[in-house]
Amino acid sequence: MNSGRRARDPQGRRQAILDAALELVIEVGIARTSHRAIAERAGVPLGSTTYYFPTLPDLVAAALEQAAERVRREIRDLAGKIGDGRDLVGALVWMTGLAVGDRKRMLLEYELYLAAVRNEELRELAGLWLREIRTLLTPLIGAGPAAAAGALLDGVILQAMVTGAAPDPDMLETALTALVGRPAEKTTRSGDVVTGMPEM
Amino acid sequence: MNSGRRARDPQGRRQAILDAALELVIEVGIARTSHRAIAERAGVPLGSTTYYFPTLPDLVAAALEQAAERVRREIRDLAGKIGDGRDLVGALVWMTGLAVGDRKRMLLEYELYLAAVRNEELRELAGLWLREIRTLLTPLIGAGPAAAAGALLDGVILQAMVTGAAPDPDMLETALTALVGRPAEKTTRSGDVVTGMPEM
DNA sequence: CGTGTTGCTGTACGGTCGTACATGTACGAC
DNA sequence: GTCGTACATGTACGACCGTACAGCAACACG
Repeated sequence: MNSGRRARDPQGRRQAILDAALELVIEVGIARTSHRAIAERAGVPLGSTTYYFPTLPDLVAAALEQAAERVRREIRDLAGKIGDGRDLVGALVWMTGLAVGDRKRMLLEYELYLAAVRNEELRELAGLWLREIRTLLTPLIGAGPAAAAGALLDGVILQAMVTGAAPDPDMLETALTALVGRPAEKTTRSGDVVTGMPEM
Repeated sequence: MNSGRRARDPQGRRQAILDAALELVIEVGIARTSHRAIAERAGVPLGSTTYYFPTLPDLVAAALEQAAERVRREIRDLAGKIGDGRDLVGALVWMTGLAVGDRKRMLLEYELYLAAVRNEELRELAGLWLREIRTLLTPLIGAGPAAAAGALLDGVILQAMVTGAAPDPDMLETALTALVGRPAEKTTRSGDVVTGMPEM
């Protein structure tokens, strides 16, 4: 008979703890994510959580970091869809639909944003996440329009999260067309609406 | 000699408690706002907080509600600045600068947004706040552009809050011009770029 | 077969929390 | 005056929290 003690599997347990922490952050928010809740969710004893992570903020930060890395890779993969530069607006509308549909991801994102305001360590992480789309768009349409389009999308997604209603795709398409459809007028050179993969 | 007991002033104490709660929500977030912290900040004994508000969420909600009402009135007052409809873009850029400068208000806003996601009661409140600008702009430029401009501004402000950097005013002006400077093309009738005060 | 190292776990400590409540005090009605 | 009611307050209870830590089990290595 198994004496109740699990087999050795440091990597697996560590990951189980991180997964449980991420789920809880999404479901109840960072504030209510406790050692005990994580341990129960992960199916490990309380002591395991403090064995693998020195402190609770460290644990949560590690979970957020891992999730952020995953999402950034996701976004970069999606970039393949808009790599040819044609129908950029359509691709962005489609991506926004995806983002709004993935409520978990949205919650995680804004949980991270708010935490970043008061946590020096998370600020850099949030900044990376925030700038991912802009970084992606800049080589395609120039810095100015990329910043504007990124801000618009963030705003649209924020509104969708709060109100629970999906954004109007026609409105979104019209707005994005207005933002990227013409060269920026003042601040940036951007004539080169090029094809090709975004760098990095 | 005063026996340590304060004079009777129900309205005053209630308001002091609400003010203290609001300050704490801004400074440390909803999650760390406790009865005891509020009482200390307001200069009242612990028991007073539960005397005036049945439960802590009720207390915080009341504070947020009051603040939201105040801010909405503020925004409506600012509307006087753009009432004539000329240089609408300039006025919006100016208002955004104000919003970004008022870090407390931004924090409060996003604290409310995130809480609204998990709190049915706050959702309506957050929706009102969120739609204030859109409601203001709709009679001036039509529903579609108003929604787009509102989303853009929310996104810009969100990014400013998270990164701590003010948005580029030139970028903002260019983007807003693109969004409001022409009639919407598909979804909305909006030819009437009229002058006049917004309704309500 | 020992034996040391690493993984693993249960329990305990000090602290903060929300809330209930008994007690006390001011003040208007009469 | 006295009396009822609304305001005011100090204290206590049970729950949950983060973290520390002593002890136990598995495995690598000799």
